[in-house]
Amino acid sequence: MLERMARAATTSDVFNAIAEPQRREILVLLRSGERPVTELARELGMTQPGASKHLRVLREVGLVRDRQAGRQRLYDLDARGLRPVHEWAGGFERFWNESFDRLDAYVQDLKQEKEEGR
Amino acid sequence: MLERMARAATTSDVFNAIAEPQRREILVLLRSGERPVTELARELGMTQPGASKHLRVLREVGLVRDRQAGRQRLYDLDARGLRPVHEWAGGFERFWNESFDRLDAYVQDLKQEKEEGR
DNA sequence: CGAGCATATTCCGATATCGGCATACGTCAA
DNA sequence: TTGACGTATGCCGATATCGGAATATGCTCG
Repeated sequence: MLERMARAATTSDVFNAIAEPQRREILVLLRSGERPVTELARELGMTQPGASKHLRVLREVGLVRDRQAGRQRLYDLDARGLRPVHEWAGGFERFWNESFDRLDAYVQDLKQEKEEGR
Repeated sequence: MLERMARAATTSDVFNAIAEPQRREILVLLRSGERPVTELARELGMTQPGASKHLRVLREVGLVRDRQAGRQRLYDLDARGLRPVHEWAGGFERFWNESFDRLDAYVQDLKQEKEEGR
C-alpha cells in the first residue's frame, strides 16, 4: 500500500508532531489544565479549524486526550509520549557539556591573552 | 519574498531537523566520533547523496560541524543545539510522572481488589 | 595536467504539510 | 424540531519533504 513517502507522517510519531511550533505551544498551554478547542484557538491566535487540526495530530500520537463535556470537547495533556524525546536528547548531554567546556576553555584563553597583552 | 509556507523549513530549526529518523541516527552515530560521509552512509545503509543531504540539514541547524581532511570531509557532532529540546521536553517531566502515578495507583487498585476478592 | 576517489548538488516524481475557507456534524435547550 | 453554539472535516493552493539517479564539484596524487 505504501507508496514512497515524502516525510514521516506528522501523525505517526511524536518527534514529527512536536516539530510544529504551534503544536508545542498547545502542549505548553495544556500544562495549566484542560481546555476546549475554542479557548486554545483564542489563546494562541489561531482559527478554530486550525486548532482542531493540530489537536487531531496531537491526539493521534497520544500527546493529548479529549473528553466530551456538554457541547464542548475538552483537551487534556498526556505527556508520557514526551519522555522518549527527553531521553533521546538527554543521551547527548555529555556532549553539549563537552562543547561548553571547550567553549569555556576558549573564553578563558582569550581572557588570559588579553591580560597578558596589557 | 515569503509566500505561505507549508511547514517550518526543516533547515530552520532543530525540532524539525530531528524529526527525521535517519538524521537522529546520524547524530547517534556521531557520538562515537567524527566520520566521513561515506562511512556514515554505509553504516546507516543509505546512499551517499542521501547522507550528504541529511548532513547538510544538520549542518544548517548547527548540530554538526565539518572539516576537510584530505579528500574526505569529516562530520562531527555539535550537540549544543539539542539542549533546548531536552529542556523543552523536560518541562513536562512533572506531567508524565503524574500520569505514571495515576497508572501506578490504578494498578495498585487492581491488585488490591484481586487480593480482597479471594 | 589528468585520473580517480570523495562529496555535493540538481532535477524529478510522489507525497505530505499547513493555512484558509466553507461546510458538515454533534449536542444542547427552548 | 429547530436554532444556535462548539467542533471537525473537506477541499484548495502554495510549498516543502524525501529518495533516487545522474552529474557536478573538490581534492590529492602521480
